[in-house]
Amino acid sequence: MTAQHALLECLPAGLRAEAEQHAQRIHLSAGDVVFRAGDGCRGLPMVISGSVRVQMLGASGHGIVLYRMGPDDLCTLSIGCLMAGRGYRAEAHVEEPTEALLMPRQAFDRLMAQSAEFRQQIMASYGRRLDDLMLLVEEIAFGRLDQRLLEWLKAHANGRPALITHQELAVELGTAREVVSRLLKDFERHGRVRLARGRVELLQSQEVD
Amino acid sequence: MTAQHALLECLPAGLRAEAEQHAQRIHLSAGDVVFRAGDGCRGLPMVISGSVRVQMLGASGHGIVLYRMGPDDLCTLSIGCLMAGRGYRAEAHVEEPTEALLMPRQAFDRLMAQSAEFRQQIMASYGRRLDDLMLLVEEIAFGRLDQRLLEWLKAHANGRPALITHQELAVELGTAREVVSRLLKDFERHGRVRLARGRVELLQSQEVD
DNA sequence: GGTGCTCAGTGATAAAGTCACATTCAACCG
DNA sequence: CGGTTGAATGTGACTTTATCACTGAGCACC
Repeated sequence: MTAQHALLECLPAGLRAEAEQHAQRIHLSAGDVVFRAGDGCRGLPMVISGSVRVQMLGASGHGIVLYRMGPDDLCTLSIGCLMAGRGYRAEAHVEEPTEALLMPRQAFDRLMAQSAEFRQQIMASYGRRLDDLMLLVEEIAFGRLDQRLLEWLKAHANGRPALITHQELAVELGTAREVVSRLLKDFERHGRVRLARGRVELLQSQEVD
Repeated sequence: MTAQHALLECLPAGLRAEAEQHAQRIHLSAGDVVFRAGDGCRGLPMVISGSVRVQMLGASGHGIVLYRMGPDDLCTLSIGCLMAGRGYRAEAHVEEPTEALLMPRQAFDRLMAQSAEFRQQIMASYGRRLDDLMLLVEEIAFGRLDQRLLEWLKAHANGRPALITHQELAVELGTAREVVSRLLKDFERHGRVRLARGRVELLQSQEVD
């Protein structure tokens, strides 16, 4: 049996079969762009496995990462686009090979109509996304960049060096590449990280805090 | 007949009567605090008239305005809190005398179950809120403060001087009071505004752009 | 071994945030 | 009416971020 999305697991058998029948299974490779700003929305993407990064492009050409979607997440942004019939404001990049279901509008509407459990999950997902964005607003508005950078490195260092360029880190934090370069250089001078081209290694002593 | 919320207007008569019966009508005065960070959620507030400001408090004690609710809006944040059963992360301040309905969880669930139109509106409302926050993120991360300040003044000057302190403006923009004071002083020196205690008047020549 | 990338480092300068304190205004009291 | 008080505003000094304009380093591919 094929891996499935948690959101469908809690549906009664009949509805679930119907949902699976109408959903289109899609496979995405790292680097693929799922949608860009302005694109129309063709259904609700539900991530089964993998990782997709959602980011925005500012007028100045700079970008900022808004959030990520992982297994059993769904693309909350798409629901808004579906309902309002307007295009996306952000863009989604596949980071790891990803499997997803694309649920067409009509099937989504039917599920919303017929399953309280489904409705509950959709609303909860929306709530989490709002929370994510509110926390992001707080960080950007009031957080110090050196702290945010260190925290990013801690969160993404699973004992291994992060394979990422300064430019990409800048987009993660919504700042400029030069700023990241300078901060990292400072960290290095203080023995907090080890740097190489396309690689940032948080030193052991820094991982606990 | 009493003024009603647009969201209920589009319900079939039976459902609507039921909704109105279960909803609690509340009257709020300017200055009231509807909820604070950490408070539990007791239902979905639906604004009929007036204006409520939703803002967040950063660790540093600074705040930032996330968005406003006006007639026929609803408090999207509350839905997430209801569904996840956790407290608010933000706080809501009444700006103008406001009339609202408080729809209890159960009544909300019933409406969601029984009206496609209602579901559609709720999801659209969520979509708008996500959009608001995304635009805010972009502004904070990439916008220039002098531009944001001028735009705020333009947006809130209906030909009349804005009655607001520098401190309050700082919260609107998510910055520090001193920064606002300095920018405004600059604007004044360049003849773009006229300042008085608790009052900022955008001069005619500036209102078009 | 050169050539052409992308990636990283850095100086100079401007914008924004922080801290500490001075000044001004308006309301209220006696 | 003058004096007192508290909020609102002004400002200097300094730090942190952002921007601009380059320079230098590492790596792949001929």
